[in-house]
Amino acid sequence: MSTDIPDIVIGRLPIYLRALNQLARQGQEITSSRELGQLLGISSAQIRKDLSHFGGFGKQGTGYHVEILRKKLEQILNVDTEWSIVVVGAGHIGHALAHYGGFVNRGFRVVAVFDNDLDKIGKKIDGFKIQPMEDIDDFIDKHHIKLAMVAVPAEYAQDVANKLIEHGVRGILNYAPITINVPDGIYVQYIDPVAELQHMTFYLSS
Amino acid sequence: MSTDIPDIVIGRLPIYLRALNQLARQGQEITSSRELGQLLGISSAQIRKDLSHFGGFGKQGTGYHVEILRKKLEQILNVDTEWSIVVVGAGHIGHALAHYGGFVNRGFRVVAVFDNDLDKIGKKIDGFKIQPMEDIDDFIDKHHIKLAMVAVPAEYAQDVANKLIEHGVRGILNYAPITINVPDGIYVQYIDPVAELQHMTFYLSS
DNA sequence: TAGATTGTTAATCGATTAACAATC
DNA sequence: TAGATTGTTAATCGATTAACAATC
Repeated sequence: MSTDIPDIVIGRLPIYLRALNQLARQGQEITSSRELGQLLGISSAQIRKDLSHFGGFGKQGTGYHVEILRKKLEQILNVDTEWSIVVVGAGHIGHALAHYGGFVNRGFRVVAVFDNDLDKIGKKIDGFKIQPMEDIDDFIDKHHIKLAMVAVPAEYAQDVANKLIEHGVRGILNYAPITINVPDGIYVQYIDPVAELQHMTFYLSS
Repeated sequence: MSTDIPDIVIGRLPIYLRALNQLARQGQEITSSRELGQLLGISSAQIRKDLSHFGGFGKQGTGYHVEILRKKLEQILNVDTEWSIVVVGAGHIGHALAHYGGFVNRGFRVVAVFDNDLDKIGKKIDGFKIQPMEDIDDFIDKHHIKLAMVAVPAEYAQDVANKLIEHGVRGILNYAPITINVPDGIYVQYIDPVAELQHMTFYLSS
């Protein structure tokens, strides 16, 4: 299934979905591109343009039905079913990911945690028994895992990624502060709080 | 100090700095826009163009001296000195942030952790005693804190942000999966692993 | 010198915005 | 109907890339 929709548009869809979830939680049934835009600090024109890549989900004069648009975005982003994710690295970040309540109802579920530290293996995190790295290949194969979150020291991140990809993982959320190289067709996103902070401190004269 | 440098350029500087730190750690003394580009999956022209906004840091025919460019980027991003940060929310994410080793030598230091849960207040995280939320105003005032990481439930994030800003915080790294609204001159960045995962699942047919 | 790479200009490419006809 | 808001087109704006003179 090919796409000529700009990646920058795709990157905004989860933000729209997040806002719609919020409105739904508050019981709001109808919204508009203007309201969403104000909520998110984005122009209404951009929101309409972005959505128009996928069809017309609104009604002239009225706006968007929150629940309909929400469901539609979930389908577009392939999160109308739940993806199983493995966590690699059982340090503090790995622990936080294993416990994170924010995956529920947003399309993801952590199904296993791996580490190579003998002191950690076998211990439990929130119901998961930490498994040894040597078992990860079989696990990924057996459960057809496509997504992983990597929270290992920077020097191991590339090796871990290689191994994951070799066994069929297609998307990696990388918490190690290092850029990893992957073949075409494999997707990587980065979580680097320091990079985000540095982005802000540029604007702050110290 | 005003700027007409595009924000998208500023956002890439921390990535360049991260790559340079990596090269420095490996003992490499010289690099080039071509090498950095390959490392990061960015065109060499873009790297040269981005850097040229701030001056000429390279030598024709040779490239860039890693350590010089590294220092220069640290200055540009205002991380040649260390910023004190407070963590709000002592859940699993707050714990991970308090323990995170990745701040060292990258311009930041966690100096305090706050929570409003009576069961948590007074307990220790990695040497920090968790402090009650009611003390955060005085703390920020007294220590001139400019940066905060917010890891509280979504429904409290806006209120927490308001309070922080009122007391002089200028930059917020928000871990709550919700967009918060702030006045001009206040900077917010988001860490939302689910949004990043959803960005990737768009490209993965399930 | 010959080879390599920068910094910069101009050209291209792509994204955002403005505006409005369509229509609920 | 009158008012409001979508979806879309065209115009504007901005970012990326290509190319090359300068020069180490």
